[in-house]
Amino acid sequence: MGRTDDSGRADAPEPESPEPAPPEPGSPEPAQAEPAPPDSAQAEPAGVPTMFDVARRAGVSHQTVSRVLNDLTGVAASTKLRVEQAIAELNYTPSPAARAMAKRRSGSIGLIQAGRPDYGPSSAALGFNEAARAAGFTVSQTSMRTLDADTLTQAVHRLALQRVEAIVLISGEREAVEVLRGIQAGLPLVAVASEDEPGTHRVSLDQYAGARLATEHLIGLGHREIRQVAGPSDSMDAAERRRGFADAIREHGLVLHDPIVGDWMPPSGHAAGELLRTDPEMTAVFVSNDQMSLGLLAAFRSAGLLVPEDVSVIGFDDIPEAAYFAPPLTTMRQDFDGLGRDIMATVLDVLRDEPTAPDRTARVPELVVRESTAPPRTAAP
Amino acid sequence: MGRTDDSGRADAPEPESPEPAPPEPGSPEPAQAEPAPPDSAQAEPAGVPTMFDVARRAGVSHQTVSRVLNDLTGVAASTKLRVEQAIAELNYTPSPAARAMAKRRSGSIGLIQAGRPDYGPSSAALGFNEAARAAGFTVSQTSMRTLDADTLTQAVHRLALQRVEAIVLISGEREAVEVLRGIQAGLPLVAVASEDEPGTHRVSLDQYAGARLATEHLIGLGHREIRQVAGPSDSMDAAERRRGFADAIREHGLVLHDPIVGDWMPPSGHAAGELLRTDPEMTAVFVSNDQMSLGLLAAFRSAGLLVPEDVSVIGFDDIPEAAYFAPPLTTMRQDFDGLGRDIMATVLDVLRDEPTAPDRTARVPELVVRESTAPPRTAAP
DNA sequence: AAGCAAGATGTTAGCGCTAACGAAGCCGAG
DNA sequence: CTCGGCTTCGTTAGCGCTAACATCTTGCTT
Repeated sequence: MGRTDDSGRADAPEPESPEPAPPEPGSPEPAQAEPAPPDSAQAEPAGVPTMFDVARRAGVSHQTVSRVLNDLTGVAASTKLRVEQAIAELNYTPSPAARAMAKRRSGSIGLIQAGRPDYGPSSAALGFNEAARAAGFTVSQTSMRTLDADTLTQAVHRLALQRVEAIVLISGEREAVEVLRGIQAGLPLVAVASEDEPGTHRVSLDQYAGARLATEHLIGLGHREIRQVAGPSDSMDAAERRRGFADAIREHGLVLHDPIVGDWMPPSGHAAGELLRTDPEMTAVFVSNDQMSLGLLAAFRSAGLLVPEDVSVIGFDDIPEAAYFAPPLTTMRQDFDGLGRDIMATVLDVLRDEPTAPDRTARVPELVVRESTAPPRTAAP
Repeated sequence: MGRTDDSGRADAPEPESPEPAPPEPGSPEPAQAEPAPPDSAQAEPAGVPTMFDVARRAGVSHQTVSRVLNDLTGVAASTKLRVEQAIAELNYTPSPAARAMAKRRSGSIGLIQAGRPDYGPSSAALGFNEAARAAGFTVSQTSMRTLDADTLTQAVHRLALQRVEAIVLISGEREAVEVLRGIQAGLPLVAVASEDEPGTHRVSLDQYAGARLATEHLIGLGHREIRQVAGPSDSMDAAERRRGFADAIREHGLVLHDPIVGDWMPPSGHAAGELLRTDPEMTAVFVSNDQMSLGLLAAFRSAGLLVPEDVSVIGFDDIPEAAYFAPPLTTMRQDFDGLGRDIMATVLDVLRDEPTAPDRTARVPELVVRESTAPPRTAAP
């Protein structure tokens, strides 16, 4: 399959080539309707330059160009320089498709983001994206609003037939992770999951510890009747936070009530607030995320309950808005960005077939005290 | 960790084949050292099945398989059936790299998302992502926190050498769009931009109309001394909202004050509130987005200013939290999802070399009246 | 019955790159 | 000097697919 080239080819290292300035690509002239065809001799080819074009210009073989490109040894310094210059002049960039084909590696990893575009997941995705780029990977993203099994399965398949080298799932739903695990796409799967999910590589922030910390803050303030607004039952993060809360409560010998279950969104927090405001004993509430806290705060406000005078409220996440709630919300700050980086680090480990560093799943949220928590009335009459 | 899976592999229909399940790709079997080489005849090849494997199994040429795959005419129904069955049995999927190479089209489009992961951009990205998928495109995403020229330029180049067919920029910064335009990547550029940017295909929501509507709502309520908290000066959306506000004010013969400029985030809204609360005339504020409104509300609250009794506040965007602010925020709802779809539609137009449908840049935000706006005291004493 | 247009398939080239090997040129050792 | 052993480079095959064409069947027309 002799590509037509040659023409002037071969040993023509002519440094004094008649055309000093290359046609300057960069703009593959999409409009340009084949205007310069009959130049038989050594004119630069029309389309995007290939490795052969570079080779000809540098007076070497395409293989040498490849060597320079892949930074392999065995290329004389002077030759390397010539090649690099030719590359620069032609503004050449290797075709990823061809490279993927020859190498049998796409160099891209698939990201599935399921659910609402919330602050946490979005930030984690951003961090992951930057980390992936730094590692030389391309990320092919598939977002979806819903996270039903069907859509998810399709997403994985789509990504799989794109030959991504691994799939990352950002979505705390237990079901999503399970669906993924069931699919067996035949390629590494890394999911954000705070519970242990056999068969899947997982990464997460330490939700359990965060919840304990939050609860202990409340207890330390003197609260004894603490209620809980939890996240949806199929969220692993919600479960972990619930567990952390429960353990802290029990360890301090307090009474553990059933949590009110919300869906992470403000309306459900509001509903929870409506329920809770009639509770005469309660002096503090641990809300599983900031958005629900906002709703809860609104409900308390309209019921005439003062925060933190009548009741303390602590959230989770520390979204950018939290500091401006009424009152400014005490909450647990999470390092989503770090999570994103951890995800990529795990992907790299898996791809290299190394065991995942265990300490990577341990970023503990940090308590940010603002004005929504205070000692209970009874403790400071 | 070569996922040992397969075992039960499911689907694999052919029960009589010597080796029922293909070795299951994805794991390029690094360990498997060529165990089955001498099978000259018709044994299934080791790696991922190719078009030739399908062809052999169906007893046709690979070209016929290609025809079936690409849904071309000229294939007998019976043959087509056989091929499809072989495809299913082998669990074959075409290699995108090979296809991209032969077709000289990557089938993917690049998405650059610059800036914080805010609700609006994230939602638009989600909508775009879904639309792209529906159109059969893959989206390669590059997110970044900052949007300086350097990072942006790099992002474009990275995408360009990935051979994406078009680049989409979601980020309202004027400078970002200009940088992009300056780069001349040689491929179509579609940006979210509410101002007219020569040389770039643009899509946007009708910020101007939205701002007018918001302002007119205030005026209609009887307000005469309306102040404005604008977005950053290099945001095109901010400029358009500012223009809409100004025009509405002028047309009603009211006095136009210089806006206070914020940066979209709650703290800047808070700072604006601090400034504004000393203004004795003011009875209403048009804040350019909901997050700044939150900060402003907090400042007014701590200053003892009642909203809406003392001063009305209207925001912009209608983020999910807005309904639970104190008080619930009147604001302009934007169809970010629709914007995302519009972006993809425009990309498609550009790729097909058709002029962009002009009415696509015209989604007008919708007024959502809640409790932060009311007639001024003087109008209803 | 011969002729011929479709219709249905197969063959042959690439697409642009990497992998594996092979061929020079240059060195000091024997 | 002559021969192995480097280093440096070139050649030859694919990777898995699509695009043109070439080829072989059919079914009808005349």
